[in-house]
Amino acid sequence: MTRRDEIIKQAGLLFSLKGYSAVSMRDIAKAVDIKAASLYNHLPSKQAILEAIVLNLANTFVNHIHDVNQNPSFSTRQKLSEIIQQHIDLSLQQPESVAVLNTEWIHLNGEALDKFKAKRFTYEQELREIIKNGIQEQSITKRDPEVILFSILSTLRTLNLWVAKRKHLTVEDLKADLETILLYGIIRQNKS
Amino acid sequence: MTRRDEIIKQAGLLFSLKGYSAVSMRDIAKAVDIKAASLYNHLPSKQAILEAIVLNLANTFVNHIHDVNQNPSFSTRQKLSEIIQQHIDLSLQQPESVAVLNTEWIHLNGEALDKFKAKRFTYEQELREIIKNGIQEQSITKRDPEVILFSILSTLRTLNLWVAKRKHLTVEDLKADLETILLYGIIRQNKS
DNA sequence: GTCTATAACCTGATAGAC
DNA sequence: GTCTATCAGGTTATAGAC
Repeated sequence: MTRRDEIIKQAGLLFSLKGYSAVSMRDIAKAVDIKAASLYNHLPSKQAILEAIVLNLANTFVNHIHDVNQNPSFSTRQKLSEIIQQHIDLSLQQPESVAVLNTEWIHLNGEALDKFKAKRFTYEQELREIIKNGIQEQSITKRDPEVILFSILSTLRTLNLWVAKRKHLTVEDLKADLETILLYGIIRQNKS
Repeated sequence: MTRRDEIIKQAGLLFSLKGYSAVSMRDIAKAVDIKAASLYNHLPSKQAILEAIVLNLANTFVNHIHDVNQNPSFSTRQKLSEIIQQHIDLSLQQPESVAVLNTEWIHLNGEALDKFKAKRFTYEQELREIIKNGIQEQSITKRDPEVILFSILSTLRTLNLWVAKRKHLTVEDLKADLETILLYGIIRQNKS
């Protein structure tokens, strides 16, 4: 890991704990045990650190859902399963980056903000397409696609806030339960 | 509306847009058209404004779920319905306060932070109880109660981010769709 | 209740020595 | 690549006039 990567990693942790604006370059410098001025030898600005974290992870998400959606061997059900898995994995592996992506992107400016918004829109479009296809082929219930989209996305996007605490479940059990809950609901149907 | 209320309202709007740390007392003062120093005639500190917003709304949520949970005439299904309705209503009526409650509480300190955390825990406990009762009486599927709890809560807590945009649906239709999706899932069952 | 002035400190970023 | 020193400006909050 280069020095630059280490700075970005520590900054991400601090941003996720206190928020971008509440973290100073001196705070970040202290976390990597150098002086604030030395940070500028590796990165041009505080903004650049935020951009690296947010755009990097946004790309990971977009690339993944694009690959899934493009794969002709996946059913609607399987596509949703892959997407849920990806969110669980990244929320467990990089909870700080997911937190920053979710809540600190507002502090991006100019071109980087535009890029982020475009990525987010693309991601939502891919998922929207999967849902609309599912409704058309009658594998998904005929409810408002936007409500389905944001209902599922809300849960997936905020997994980072609680998955780490669920240590009584294996990742496989967590995935199985979450998938059942999101796809089949929680109400037990009468079998009569 | 008193001057104090007006300050809190404008501050809440700014906090929800830019985050607590990125909003200065001068920004808040400008929004109510006075000088920053004059704010201190109505409120002791910037912290006090955040406390008022967060704790006030947290109380509203906790009081409501407590009343619902205590009502012996409600079934599990009806209790969940009432809770969903409350989240939709508050997310539409006070989207800024909901946003501040969701994301800016980290900037609370000392006693106020403890109070918030206690309220949040109480809220989750009430919902956890409803879910566990539902599982016991077999009206809710036998899945991990924590996954059910946070899956539903994630969607309800972030309604403020998208409900306002869903103008093609009436509030009643939105509620009906969200309820179906959260409680019965999205996969269309084979009726064969 | 609102103002001006100011205290005491923190902010991102740069210049230039080593 | 890291340091010290520093710039120019922003931060919350207070004192005291009106």
